[in-house]
Parts: sequence; structure tokens; C-alpha cells
Amino acid sequence: MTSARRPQKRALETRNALVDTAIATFSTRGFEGISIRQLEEQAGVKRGLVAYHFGDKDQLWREAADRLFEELAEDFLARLDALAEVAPEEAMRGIVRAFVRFSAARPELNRLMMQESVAESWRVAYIVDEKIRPLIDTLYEMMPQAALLLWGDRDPHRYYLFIGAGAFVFSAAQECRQLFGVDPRSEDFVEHHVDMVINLIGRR
Amino acid sequence: MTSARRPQKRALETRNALVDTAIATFSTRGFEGISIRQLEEQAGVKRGLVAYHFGDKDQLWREAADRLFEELAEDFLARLDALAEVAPEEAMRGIVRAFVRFSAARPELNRLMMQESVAESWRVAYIVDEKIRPLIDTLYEMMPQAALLLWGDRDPHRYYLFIGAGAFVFSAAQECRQLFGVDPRSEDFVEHHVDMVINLIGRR
DNA sequence: CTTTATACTTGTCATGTGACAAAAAATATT
DNA sequence: AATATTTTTTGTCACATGACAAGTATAAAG
Repeated sequence: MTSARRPQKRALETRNALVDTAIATFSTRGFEGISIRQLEEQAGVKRGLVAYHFGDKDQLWREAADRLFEELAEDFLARLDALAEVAPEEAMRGIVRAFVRFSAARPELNRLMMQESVAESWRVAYIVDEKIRPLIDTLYEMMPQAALLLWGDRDPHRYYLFIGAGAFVFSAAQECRQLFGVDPRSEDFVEHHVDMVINLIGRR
Repeated sequence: MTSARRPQKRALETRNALVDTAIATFSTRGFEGISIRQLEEQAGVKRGLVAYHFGDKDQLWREAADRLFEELAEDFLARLDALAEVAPEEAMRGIVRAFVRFSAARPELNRLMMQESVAESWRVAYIVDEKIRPLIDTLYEMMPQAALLLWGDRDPHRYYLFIGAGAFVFSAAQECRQLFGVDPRSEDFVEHHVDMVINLIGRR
């Protein structure tokens, strides 16, 4: 019979540091934009620890994606509970608000998707099949009327209008700073953007 | 006194093949997503020709970006001429239409920007300073009233709402196929999307 | 305290990378 | 046709990369 010892604290710290760095760098530089060694150095751990904890680069990427989507799910489900009692129209606006705010607070998720959404790879399939579709299904189950108001019957046009209008600025933060000299992550900017998106999408 | 011979046809073909492949691969896989050697192989030319024609990888990237933005400028200026006589409201809708259609026809440009817009690099600076800002300036000069209707006084919110809503689907084509089983490049999809964006943005 | 599993450290390998350089071939100009 | 120039073809370099493996240190469990 084999083992069953609980993981050591330092191991969890190492894993965390690596996943944190993976989220930051994969989302901005793409999967091939950073090497395992650079990643380890940036995370402040020794050379071989990615191999030890994750086996290979692919698995590290998966766990980074996992964590980002866990955060999104938590953030959403918490807010959706609060919207359970309100009228569909207002609930729909609540979803928009929640999404825009999350996109501003954690642009890494949409950045990761932007990096991957353009080309065919196991990573797009993984994100879509394991993360996005289930999340959309959950939304339609929990708040069918609000979801219907927002996206109709899973209309791709309305879906991407929503994502593009609501999240793109925050993903393109660097370009926005370069082009307009404005930081889209400032609170003012975010709330103003929320209002504009709701004004755009939330009236039918 | 040195030379002045006109370039040979095969050289132009080589350069073209390389720039074509550069556009296709840099936009989908990012700058570091493909090596010079892979690129040459995919372009069907011999190893070493990137070095000869472009010096280094950076310069090849620049020329790929140059060509994409030349196409955009041509496409736009041609259509803007046709809008010179119409009322500002209608001209503004014409700009939207032109932009969405171009984004669908040549998603590579927005993909390239998506790839680069997230992190700080010489490439974002190059695109913004050399390409985007001048293009925006031209637009405001040629059609001040329509531009004002579209983006106000260079309002970043309205700018990115426009870009995100109008172009994001086409950049994320792979994700869209995986998620909805729909190809956003089909003519039906494009025209429907044009209508929706105009309906969203074109009414104030 | 001893044992044993877990975690870290370091060495190594085959392969890929961007860049340059020199030789060969093809083409334009006279 | 002769020659000068452009273009292509190969060879080579130093270094980065992902993966694995063998050794060492640390911490948990008895």
C-alpha cells in the first residue's frame, strides 16, 4: 500500500508562484512567448521545478487556465445568487456589470483567450469545451430569462458583441495607454465603461 | 558609383511569399510563435532568405505590419471618397460598415493587434505610433462630422466599443467555430454582423 | 530518532534557434 | 558574350529550449 502524506507547505508555495507567473506571462506573451526556464526564474524558483510539479509545459498552461476560470466562476456565481430575485431585465444588466468588472479586474483571462482564440490548437479546444461552454450552460440554467435577454438563443453575434464591447479594452490595455494615454484599469474608466456597455446592450 | 539595377522578378516572389506567410503566422501564432526556419519552409523558400531579404526577424514583422495597414488604408480611403457627399449620420454608418467588412475580409490585421496589444513591446509602439494614430487623424480630417458622431472627441470608450464589437468575432474565428459551430467569415454572418453593429452604435 | 516519502537541486542531452558568412548560381546591363 | 550585381544556397556559430535523470535536502509519520 502506498503513501498518503499531505503536501508540504513549501510545495504549495512553489506551485502557486509558478501558476501565478504562468497566468501573467502566458496571457501576455502567449504559450510560446516564454520558456520554462524564464518562467521559473521570474517566479523565483529553481530550474527543474516546473518539470517536477507539472510534468511538462502543457500541464502548467492547463492549470493556469483552470485557476483563471475558477476565479471567473466564483466571481459570477456569487453575483448571480444576488440576482436571483430581481426582474429579468435588471438581472441581465447585472450580468453585464459583473462581466465588465471582472474583465477589468482580471484581464488575464480574456487575454489568454485572445492569444489562443485565433489559431487551431489543443488549447482553444480545452478552453471552449471544458470551460466556456459549461459556464454558458450554467448561466442559461440559473437565469434563463436574463440569459435569453442578453444572448437570445445562443446567438453568436450577440455573444461576441457582448464580449468584444465589454472586455476588449481591458485586454488591450497596453495599446490603449499607448494610443490614448489612458489606463483602462482605473476605477473611473471601468465604471464609465460599464455604463456605456449597459446603455448599448441593456436596452432592447 | 554603385549600382541601380531593378530587382529581379524571383526576388519579388520570394519577398512576397515570405511576407504572406509572415502575415498569416505572426497574426495567429504571435511574433515568437514561429521561427524563421519554419516560416521559410512554409513559404516554400530556402533557409537563409529571410536574412538576405529582411536582415532579421524584426524587420520581416515590420514589413508584414506595413502591408496589412496599407491594405486597410487603401480599403478605407477608397470607401471614404464615396462617402464625401452624404450626410454625416449616413457617412458614419458607412465607416462602420467598411470597418466590419474589412475586419471580416482580413482578420489578420486585428489578430496581429490582438497578439501585440496586451504586452509592452516595440511592436505595439510601432503599430500605434506609425499606423493607427495617423489613420485616426486622417479620418478626423477627411470626415470630421462623421468621426465626431462615431467616436466623439477621441473617446477611448467609444473607440474600443467600436473595435471590440465590430472586429472581435472575426479575430476569434477559431473559438467561434469551436463554440458555436459557425464560421464567422461566411457572407451571411458578416452582413448580419454589420447590421447589428450599426444598429448598436449607429443610433444616438 | 529513524524511516520514508516528498520536494528540491543540478547535470546532461538532443534539438531548435537567430544570425552571419562564404560560395554558387542566376540575371541584368554593357 | 563578357562582366558586374543580385539572389540563392549551404555551412557554421553560440546559445536557448524542453525533457529527463540522478543525486541531495527537507519534512512528515511511526
